[in-house]
Amino acid sequence: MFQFEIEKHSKKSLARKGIIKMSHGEVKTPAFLPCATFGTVKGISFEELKVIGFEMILANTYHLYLRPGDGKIKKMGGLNQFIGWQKPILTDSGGYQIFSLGKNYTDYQKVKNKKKSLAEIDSEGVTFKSHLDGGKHFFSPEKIIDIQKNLGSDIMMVLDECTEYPASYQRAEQSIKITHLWAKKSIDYWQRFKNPKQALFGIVQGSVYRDLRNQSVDYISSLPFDGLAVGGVSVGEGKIKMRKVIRWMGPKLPIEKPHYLMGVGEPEDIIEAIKWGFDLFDSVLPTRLGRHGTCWTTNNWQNFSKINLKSSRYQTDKRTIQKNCQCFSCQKGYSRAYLGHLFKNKEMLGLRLASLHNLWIIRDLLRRIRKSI
RNA sequence: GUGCCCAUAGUGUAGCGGUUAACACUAGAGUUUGUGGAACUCUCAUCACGGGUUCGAAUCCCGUUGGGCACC
Repeated sequence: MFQFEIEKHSKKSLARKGIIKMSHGEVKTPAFLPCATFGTVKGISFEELKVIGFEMILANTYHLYLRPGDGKIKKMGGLNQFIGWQKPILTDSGGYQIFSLGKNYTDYQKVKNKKKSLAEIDSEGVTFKSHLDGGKHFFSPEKIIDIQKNLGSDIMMVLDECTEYPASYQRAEQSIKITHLWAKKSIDYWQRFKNPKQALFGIVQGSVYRDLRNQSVDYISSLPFDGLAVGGVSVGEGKIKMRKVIRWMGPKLPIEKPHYLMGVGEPEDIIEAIKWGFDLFDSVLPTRLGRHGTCWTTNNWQNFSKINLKSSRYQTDKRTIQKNCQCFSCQKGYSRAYLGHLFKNKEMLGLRLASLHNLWIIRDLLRRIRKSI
């Protein structure tokens, strides 16, 4: 089951608020999905996520396939049962891992001048060398769908190639060809072996080249996906180029389908993207920044800044992270000084409190934006 | 009291006559966007003090101070 209803369009921009109805429940959009790559949002319980108000999370096909294995998860009754989260789940395909493992590869090459890749791509799919044990695994677009069927996620993502940055025009062009070929194979396979409980999203690539992005969005939109994602952003291209891609793509996405901007988590970027019609976001940023002692603060919910709790300037600062914040940390009154102390000693509580704060800020931001549409 | 050894960044060490004194941890300032609690970048030393030898001294010599060990 998958239905997307738009409740209201903004008069000032392309922003809209809506609701996605899926097998495991409803998600009000625009929405942010915390990353539970391994089936857990690092350090945060699902109870806490529910209290904060998240309605959907993201998990990763590649990682869960390697460990514990999608077969075992299926035996445990599916991913929701296995991890104890009854609300909707979106599973990322593993396309990003082609990119991130490939990036390690180029760095490695620079240093060692050796050819040794963890991911090799051809038209059939991608051969991964497991980062865990070195074992070889072949993923085709079809196999990625099978794995996600075993996981039982509400939204599945197609296998794509997330183009690294910087990429030459030729490289980006070659990259969308593979992505388009895999998209076609994915949707054909899905239509033959469909599971009505799940939905499938396509992914647009094209790096920072407008005509490639246009080609890609036209092609991916022509296929009968349940939703459209824009990928290949927030990979190092910088805010200015990323915003260009957002502005180019927003107006071209089919209006009746959900629009998902992959990997974007900076509050200002989310605000901007919503104005251009995006409905879904995910990012590791709230928890990754939190784990490193960085927290978002804001006065007006338009501009955001980051404070580094580890900084010596907060050593005797009695203030909470942010005034008037209702998160677990601020509401409880934990001082910046104490949080900084926790971080310097690598205490788990610090990682948790900062992560909870950042998650709260993002959730609150989305709630406020939705209200204003 | 006598003999021997030691003194280099906050800590632990490298450097054995030759350009900007190296490394690890700590500390300080950053980077982090479809997750490695990861990684990376940058910053921090008048080489215990005073003299001498030398074109050139952390390095060799003398003295002072402060440690350590052995002997009386």
